Amino acid sequence: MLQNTSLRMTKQRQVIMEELCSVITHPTAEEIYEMVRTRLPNVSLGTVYRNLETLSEAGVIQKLDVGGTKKRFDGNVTTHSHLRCKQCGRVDDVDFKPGIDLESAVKPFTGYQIIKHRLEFIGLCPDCQ
Amino acid sequence: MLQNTSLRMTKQRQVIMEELCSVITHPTAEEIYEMVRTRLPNVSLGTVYRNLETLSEAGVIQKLDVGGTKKRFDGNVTTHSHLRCKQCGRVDDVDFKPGIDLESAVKPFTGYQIIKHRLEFIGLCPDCQ
DNA sequence: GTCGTTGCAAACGGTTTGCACCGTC
DNA sequence: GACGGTGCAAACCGTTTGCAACGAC
Repeated sequence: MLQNTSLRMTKQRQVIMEELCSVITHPTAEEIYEMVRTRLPNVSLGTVYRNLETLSEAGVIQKLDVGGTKKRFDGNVTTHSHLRCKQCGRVDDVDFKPGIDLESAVKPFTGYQIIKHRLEFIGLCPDCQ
Repeated sequence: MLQNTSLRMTKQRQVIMEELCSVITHPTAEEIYEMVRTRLPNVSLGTVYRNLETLSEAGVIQKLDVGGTKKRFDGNVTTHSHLRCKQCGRVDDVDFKPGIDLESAVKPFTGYQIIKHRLEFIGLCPDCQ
């Protein structure tokens, strides 16, 4: 997985990837740290942050940058929309594609060179309703 | 504008609103602070933050919560999409409506009660290309 | 053996908050 | 004159970074 990079496969890095890919939620760095700590009690938060950054640069995971103060991470690297709960902050995937290609559609309206888009729905999750 | 609330119209609050509504950009709190400071040199950053929070709760302005580390604010309270430059962080409005009602379209795919959505295009602005 | 990675702790940057005074209503 | 708002500074919280030791290749 990291063969073509200069990245080394350390125990910490492996566990971080395994834990992130084992959930369908979109954990924050702190949550990933807690998950990893159950298997590697001495891991440091700095290491988790460094690896999440490195792995997302390598394209192995995705840094979400959805709304809210904390960054969230996703083992699923395909582009997809998200649902964010206004109340509890939970973020879910939504298996929904708008019928149109938004990026092509917006092009005529802007001088920007479009790289990607983010579509996020804000609301109340089933638990918070 | 604030008649129906318990909010008082102080000099600081008025200048913050005026400055924010005088630009079409989406300034950060710090940028608004600089703008206000040209007219009220002794204003404090805390006051700017407190007012931006208060005014957005009152629905007079909009807290954008787009990607990136800093919050941005908008005197335009209508829902509209944004363009964000990956390079310099600049945020522009885009006068574009997808042909469909995204919020209605996504409903069947989720148990969430949808309140609003955010559509953001990330790319390179004309200056950074 | 090299050099990328780690744990630790301190620093950072944006934002929030406690306090005593101030000024709008 | 009551009470919401202000300026100031310290605290806060998520994240980043410098450093010396460690360990994958």
